[in-house]
Amino acid sequence: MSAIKSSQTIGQATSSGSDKDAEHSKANQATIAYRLLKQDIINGAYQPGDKLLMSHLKSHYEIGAGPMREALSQLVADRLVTAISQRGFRVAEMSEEELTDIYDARAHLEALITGLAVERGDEDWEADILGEAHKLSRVNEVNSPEEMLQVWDSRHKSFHRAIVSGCGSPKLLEMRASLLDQAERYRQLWLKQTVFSQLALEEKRQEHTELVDALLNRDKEKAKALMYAHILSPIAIIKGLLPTQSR
Amino acid sequence: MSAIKSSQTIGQATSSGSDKDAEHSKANQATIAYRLLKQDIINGAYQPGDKLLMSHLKSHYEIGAGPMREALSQLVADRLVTAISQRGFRVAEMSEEELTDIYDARAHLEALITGLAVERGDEDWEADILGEAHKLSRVNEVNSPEEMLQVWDSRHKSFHRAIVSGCGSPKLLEMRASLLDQAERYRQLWLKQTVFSQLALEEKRQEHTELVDALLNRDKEKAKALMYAHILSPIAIIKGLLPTQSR
DNA sequence: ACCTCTAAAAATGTAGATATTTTTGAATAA
DNA sequence: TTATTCAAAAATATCTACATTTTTAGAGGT
Repeated sequence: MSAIKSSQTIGQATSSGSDKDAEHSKANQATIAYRLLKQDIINGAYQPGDKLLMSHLKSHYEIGAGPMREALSQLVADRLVTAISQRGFRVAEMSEEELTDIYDARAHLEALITGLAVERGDEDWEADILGEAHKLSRVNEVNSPEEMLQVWDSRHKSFHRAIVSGCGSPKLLEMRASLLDQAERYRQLWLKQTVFSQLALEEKRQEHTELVDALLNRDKEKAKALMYAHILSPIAIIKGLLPTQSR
Repeated sequence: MSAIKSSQTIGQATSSGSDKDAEHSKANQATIAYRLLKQDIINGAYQPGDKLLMSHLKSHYEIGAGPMREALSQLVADRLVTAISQRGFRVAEMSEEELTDIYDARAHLEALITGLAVERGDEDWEADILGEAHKLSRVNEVNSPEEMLQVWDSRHKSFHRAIVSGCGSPKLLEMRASLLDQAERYRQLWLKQTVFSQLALEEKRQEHTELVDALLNRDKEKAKALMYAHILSPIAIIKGLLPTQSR
């Protein structure tokens, strides 16, 4: 079992903003554990393939076995955890095949959604994209490198969210969100390389400019092509960073 | 609460063929309950909006509250059940908006996948499609109308599965399967109308023939367009059959 | 009609019992 | 010596029964 220096332990959970819960997110134990564990897996507190011991999880998240199982089986549905009956749970492995598959699927799906957004987006959609693009281009006045990573990632995500939100299909956006979650561990590898390289950042800035241009000109095919390439571009970098699986 | 005449109760579960479980599906209680309840919801044993009482579920599926919760929260992830913290679970509502959204998303996704399959499918893929198309066209020697519905649906699904399986992307196929599950309650309404109408069946047969033709000719754009239309066509019929929501 | 209170119902959580798998180590065979 | 088998022990996962908390619904009062 690898080193674990995960997030905080909770008393009754800070009521964060809106989340995936249907109504007001008055979370129960299972939901709390689900969120924490998901974050811990994405942030690498547990490594791919690590066994998730019930006894450890129970004490670490200060929770009973019932709700903990509930959280774990949610993460199985999210493909971040694998389960074998009677033998417990492990963190899902990462592999080059999965990386390729996820990014291929994401690129096609995001291009599809982008195309729909170009067809269906209204003026608010245009305005939102411009606003987010502007905020993303102005990620400078920050203190620590840590904060830089945080802020750039957050605004980059918002930028993409603004684009796809015009597609008008909640279901397609759900699918997209699911793939994004599955990609998150791979993305983290790429982020650290990209955000701290002026060259890489400049390249991304260029791609974003072209993309915004195509979107506002309602050039559907060009926007789709640019988006497709934009999503796929990190693959090469990530392949080089992928932890060699030896377990 | 509506009438319930669900499936059988289980001793230790018949070890069915391969399922979504990673390894050999030696199911635990939660998994068993998940499968049964999912079937019961899809087959209409519980109506949209019905409250799913813990006490009832426990006795009906002969299971404890813990595993039952686990099954329920899986179904929440599948969007077949909704949950409100401290207030329990209900069968997800059906609506015209959701119908439209699901079918729109399915049509776009299935067209996307079909396009990829045309590009990536090999000879086995072609052969498989031909085989399944043939089996589907020969749904005649059956006894009861009930069996007719069963057999036609099953072969129709196999036909589509054969087509999309050529796309080479497990993740896209997962997304597709998820949407198909969500569409299932709506599809059931359509099925009963279609399978027992010679006219409707003939129409479908025609669409399938054209589709197979485009696929084997590797005419990507035509195949995508046909698939898109094929998926969307049931919408009009289903809208007329949708239960009026009065709860 | 509109509160307030209270008892019943229901959801959620905990702890301990049970069943399964994995490990350990001694005995046996190569 | 080294490998293999087997059985008991330990570790672990899973389930059930019970306890706690929260919501609901109705009675009574204003």
